Amino acid sequence: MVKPLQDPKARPAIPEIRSVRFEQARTRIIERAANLFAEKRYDQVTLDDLIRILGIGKGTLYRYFTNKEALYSQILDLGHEHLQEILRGVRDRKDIGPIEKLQEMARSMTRYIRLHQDIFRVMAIEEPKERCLKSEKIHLQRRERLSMIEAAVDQGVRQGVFRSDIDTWLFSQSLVSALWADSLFPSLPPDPEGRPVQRIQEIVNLFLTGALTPKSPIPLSRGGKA
Amino acid sequence: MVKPLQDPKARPAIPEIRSVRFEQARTRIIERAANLFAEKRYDQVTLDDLIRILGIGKGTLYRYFTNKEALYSQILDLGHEHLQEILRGVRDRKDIGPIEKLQEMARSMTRYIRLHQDIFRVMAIEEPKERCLKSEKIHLQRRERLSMIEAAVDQGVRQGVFRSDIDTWLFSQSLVSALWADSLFPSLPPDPEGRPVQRIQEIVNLFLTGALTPKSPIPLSRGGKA
Amino acid sequence: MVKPLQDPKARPAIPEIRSVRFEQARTRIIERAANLFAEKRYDQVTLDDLIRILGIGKGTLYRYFTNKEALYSQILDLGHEHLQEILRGVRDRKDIGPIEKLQEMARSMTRYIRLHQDIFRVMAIEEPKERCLKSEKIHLQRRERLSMIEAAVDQGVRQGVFRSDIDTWLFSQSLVSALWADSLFPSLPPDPEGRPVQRIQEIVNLFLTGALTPKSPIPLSRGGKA
Amino acid sequence: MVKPLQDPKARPAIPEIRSVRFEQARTRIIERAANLFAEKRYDQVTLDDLIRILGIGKGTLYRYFTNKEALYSQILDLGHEHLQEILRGVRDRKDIGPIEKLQEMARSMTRYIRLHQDIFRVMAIEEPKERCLKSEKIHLQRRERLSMIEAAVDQGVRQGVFRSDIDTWLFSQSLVSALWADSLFPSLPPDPEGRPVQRIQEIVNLFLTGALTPKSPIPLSRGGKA
DNA sequence: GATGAATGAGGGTTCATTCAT
DNA sequence: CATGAATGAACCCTCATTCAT
Repeated sequence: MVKPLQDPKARPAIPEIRSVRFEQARTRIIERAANLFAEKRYDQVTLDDLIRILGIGKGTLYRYFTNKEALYSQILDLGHEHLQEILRGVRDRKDIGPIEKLQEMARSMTRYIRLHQDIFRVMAIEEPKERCLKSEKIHLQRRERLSMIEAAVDQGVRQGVFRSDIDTWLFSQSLVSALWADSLFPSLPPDPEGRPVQRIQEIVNLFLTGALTPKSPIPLSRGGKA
Repeated sequence: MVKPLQDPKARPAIPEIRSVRFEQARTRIIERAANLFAEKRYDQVTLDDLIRILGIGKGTLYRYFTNKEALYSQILDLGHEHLQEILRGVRDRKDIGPIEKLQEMARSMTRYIRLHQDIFRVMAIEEPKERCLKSEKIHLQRRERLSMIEAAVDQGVRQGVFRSDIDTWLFSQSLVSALWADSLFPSLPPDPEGRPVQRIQEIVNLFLTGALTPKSPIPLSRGGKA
Repeated sequence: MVKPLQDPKARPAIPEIRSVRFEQARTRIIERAANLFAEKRYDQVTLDDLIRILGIGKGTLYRYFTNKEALYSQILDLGHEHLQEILRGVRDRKDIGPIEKLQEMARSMTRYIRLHQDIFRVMAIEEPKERCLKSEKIHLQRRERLSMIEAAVDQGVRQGVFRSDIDTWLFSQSLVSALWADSLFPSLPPDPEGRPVQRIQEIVNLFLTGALTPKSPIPLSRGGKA
Repeated sequence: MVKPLQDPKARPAIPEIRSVRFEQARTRIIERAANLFAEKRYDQVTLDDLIRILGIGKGTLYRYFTNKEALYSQILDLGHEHLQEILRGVRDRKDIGPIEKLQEMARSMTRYIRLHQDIFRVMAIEEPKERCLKSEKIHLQRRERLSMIEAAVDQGVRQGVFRSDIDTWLFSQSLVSALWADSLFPSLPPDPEGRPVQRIQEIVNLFLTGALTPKSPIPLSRGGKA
């Protein structure tokens, strides 16, 4: 990930440099390919489309990926790995409380998504697939990420900041879905100009404080845990 | 598209009846086809797969749909139309308030989704696609449905039941996303046995009352509308 | 092999008829394909070449053979099966002695080869391949056929018609190779006009009586078995 | 093609020496390449296979051969040239009679084949190909070699050692085919341990004296020349 | 001179679509 | 009206060939 600004002496250098170059080229391809896969169906993206926007030969693509399918699947892996890294970083911070963690997770996650919208979009396309073959893997990755959020919520519950009757998993999933939706469907009619950060803030607040006014009646049933 | 609620008098009944049978067969095909499209990619579902589970000949399929693409797209239309109908029904009810409307919308929507999981899944797959050709149509349908929810929220805001500083669109979208996620990813680790209705209730409550305990500090910023 | 002139009543007929038609079409394809594979290398024969001389669509070819490779390999199988059948028939005859058997084997084998030169040619191309994967099978088939000849020679040795010091396997192999060569390389300069049957006769005689004149000196060593 | 038996005086030695090295490397490549082409089909041998067993770079290969096809075709040429040289040497010997010549031809030919089995094998694969482009050349080369044998047989006939009613061409072709077969299919079941020279001897004897015992009846017809 | 990354023409294969039965 | 054999356009992928290093 971090390009190790290669020290020109010291190492035998060449294989290392090549490997870094290789990895960079690979990542570049994945990200550009995501552009296409985000807006067209897998079968509607031809290899010719890909190499056209990549500016490389067809054969070259096969030096980086065993086939079209593999390239596609790497998009998901790249997206997962980065999100995971981001979330794990926030989860493990000791300097902030659970509320701030959730807010920070929402912010940093959304920031990454904004930068790599297409990767995210491809993930959203693939996740609803039923469990078959590797879609199993996709579901696992999803859970892995969600458990990062859940960890923060759990902490909040233990500290008495969050109500103890909430289903932490359901909460985490709902929050992520809401953020997800906000990033995926940006051209919302009521909010044409961009106040993206405020919107994230607003979503998180919604989950923290709800939509009712103080005078409102408490909704009839409280689930079943109360 | 619109099933012509057959007028029992006037016309020579036979073609009409035939047309109803035709429509029924069509719908059956769409629903069964959704089974496949929900778990495999469009290109991974072959016509041979389809006719196998449908128990009809390849040529027959072409009597009902102009091509594979059309069949696929009808899944989305069918799903949208039914959801829309359900939501519109609740929206127009005069006998219940906004809170109950939201709860009812959530319940009836989810009930439909549970019965037709695959159609819903296909919709979830297609929605994130960027604007290209008919994906524009998909987005419009999405907005149409969301505006049903938003109408209820708006009503709540006008009646002072909901805080006036919430973004009604954002609220609606987030709520639907959360419900959506709960239905799409059913095998959640913390909830192996099925308490589906309670979970929906819980999600709605979350959106209404938030996750904070009374003693919790109010989160730092309140968006920007406050 | 034998087309069972289908009895029009009795059976449910249809699958049987279809199967026969299918088999006929298959065989036709194999034989025509052999035309090309006999004169061009495997890689020089394109599917387009094949369908052009076959007069069928590319997809149709794949209803009969799983791929190009399979089609090619079926040429060998067809050739082997027919030769085998022919040779087995002669071997099992009780009405003629070993000499006549050899002569008849040579004749009938060569007759078949003349009719299906190309299949035979393809076999000649594939047989010299070293043992790898299925070339193992080819070698086995070769041995199977040769053992048909050897059976006749063995019989001759047991009856005292052939010298007991000859290596029957070597004899069989040499005879077949000679016949093979005569059929494969027909346009020999010294024999432009066609006296094919006489030539076979002549080859067999050569193997039976040798080339020496009576007065000739017996060659130095007699192998090592004497 | 012809290794320029370098004239030691005259020219500036260096390019000449280089040329010899070049020729040696070339020959080494041809022989090793034959290893692969003998057991796999032309299209199944990739350039990557070749350079791997050759231990050279892909570009280097192209310094020695204009393309893959040329390399392949050189295998045949190399084999032919050497066989031809060997046979011509024996044919022109004045110190031995026709019987000894045949025996010597068989021996020396087989010895070469044993050392370069793969080249021989490739020749056997290519020879059956019908006349197309350069396969015409292959056939010519075959005839050239066979005519070496025929020369010895002719001599024998003229000297009264061989029967005058044999077809010398047929005889030569059959003999070579038999020897060829013995070398190509070495793992014969009845002869697991190696008595290669004796087997050659035996084949030649078979052609000289036939397989019949003295008491055996003369076969029915004698071809048509008798 | 040697190398192997990049290339893209070419070919095998699939599969949606048609249409004769 | 239903069927599924035949079709060929379209596409993925391989691999011989080139050429900058």
